Amino acid sequence: MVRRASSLTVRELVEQLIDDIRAGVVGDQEKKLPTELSLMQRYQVTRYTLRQALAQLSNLGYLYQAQGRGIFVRPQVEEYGMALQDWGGLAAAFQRQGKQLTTKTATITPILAGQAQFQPLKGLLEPTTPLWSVHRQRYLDGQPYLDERSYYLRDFVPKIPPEALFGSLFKFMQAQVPQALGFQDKVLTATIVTPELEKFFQLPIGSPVLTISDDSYFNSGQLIAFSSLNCDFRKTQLFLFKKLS
Amino acid sequence: MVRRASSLTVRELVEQLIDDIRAGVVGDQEKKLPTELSLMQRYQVTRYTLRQALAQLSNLGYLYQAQGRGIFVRPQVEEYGMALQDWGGLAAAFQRQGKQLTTKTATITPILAGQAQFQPLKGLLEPTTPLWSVHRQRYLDGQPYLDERSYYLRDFVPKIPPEALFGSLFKFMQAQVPQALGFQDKVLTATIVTPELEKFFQLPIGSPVLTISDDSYFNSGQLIAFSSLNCDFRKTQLFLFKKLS
DNA sequence: TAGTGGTCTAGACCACGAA
DNA sequence: TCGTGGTCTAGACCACTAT
Repeated sequence: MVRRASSLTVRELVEQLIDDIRAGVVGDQEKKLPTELSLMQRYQVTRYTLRQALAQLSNLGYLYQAQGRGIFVRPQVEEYGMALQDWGGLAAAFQRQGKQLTTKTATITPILAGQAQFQPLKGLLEPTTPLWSVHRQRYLDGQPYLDERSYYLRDFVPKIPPEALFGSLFKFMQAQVPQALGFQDKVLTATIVTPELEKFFQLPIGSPVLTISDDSYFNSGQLIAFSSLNCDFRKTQLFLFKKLS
Repeated sequence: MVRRASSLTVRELVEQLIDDIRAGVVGDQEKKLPTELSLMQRYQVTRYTLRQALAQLSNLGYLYQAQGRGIFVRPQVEEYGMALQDWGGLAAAFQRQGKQLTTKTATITPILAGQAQFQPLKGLLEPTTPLWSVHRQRYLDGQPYLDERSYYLRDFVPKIPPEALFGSLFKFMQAQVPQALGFQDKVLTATIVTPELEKFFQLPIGSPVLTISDDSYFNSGQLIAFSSLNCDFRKTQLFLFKKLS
């Protein structure tokens, strides 16, 4: 018989580890963490569970494990940065850095896919597919930072309350949507400001804009939303951590 | 006693699966793969090994697993695209798409860190650290595509043969370097063309450039190289797949 | 040689989706 | 309800690092 010996799941352990690392509860000054064995005992989990959690943290760039040497915490690069692999909404990510992302302008309109300004990255929608068209302009510490256009499939997201527009739409989706969120495809490109964005960002004509397009899917593989985020290039750095296998 | 029941390691299984999926050997027309149980039997591996491999493929965006439904192959977006999580070598990635990345100009010079045009993303080097300064201009199907400046720490990469400059420096490193490669930090930004790049890309003044900066580390945590890749924004899309759970 | 992380085996229960 | 993937247990051997 298999007993659940620990009270911690992988997900909980990840949260706990992040907190403990931040608080300096585990790890010494040289940013070295205890060995796997110690951590297993400390958190009362099996090696499998521990290593699942460490792998997640490692993929987020929080730490790395070196065979024969130990586990090391990695310094974070911050300053106007977004970690592409980090999860949750943008606002939460910036809040961890002591910055505030606020939405000052937000509109929502029901439209049909044929009227949308762009299509999903993969595949085309029937022109009659009902969508919510959401446009938000967001400010970082009071400065224009992000212009976001997203389209949600009304068939799967019947209602978006206006309050949600000024908070984290991601969290709203996570909580209110009938199925579990699955994954996103993202495409990053550099583009040239449109007259509209030129005004918003107060950029000269022809300036760059960093664009993040993404399609969001349910776990079932059903497309649920697609969006385009245009960022002020002077303020945007996108971080990524990659294992070299 | 634990026996190695299978001849396949996770890494081999990943390669095998990619090949078999491409060749259509596994999976039906609807792009559905057999169940985990079938795959375990087919490749003679345990569930653990199989799932490690599937997780890797899933993180690369090749497939996704839906609880209760099965395993599905995902269509790849291509066309001037680079998968940020994929490339062990750009040239190989493009080759899979039938495109050819060639290096036409390459120079290598020994310098000291104080003379470098930029520093690593994380931390500063002593100005007297000996480096190799490498500059390459690369063409995609004959068109200017990429301007690359990289710096390698001479203490750890004593020699870079000129031939290597025209092939995959990544593969050279992987093969010739004394320690195992570990991970990379990447930062993506949009910038404005410098006069030099303006000429290379034949872009108007003030045009955007998509810049990928990265630091490469040994598994030991030792920095080994840092570089900056400037891409023609008209031809560059960077793909990323992100799980949402 | 001891200690660390990396990999693998074998089996169990859990949760979701489709029939 | 049954089959699927998701999670967890418990233990073994392998490979790299430091001593």
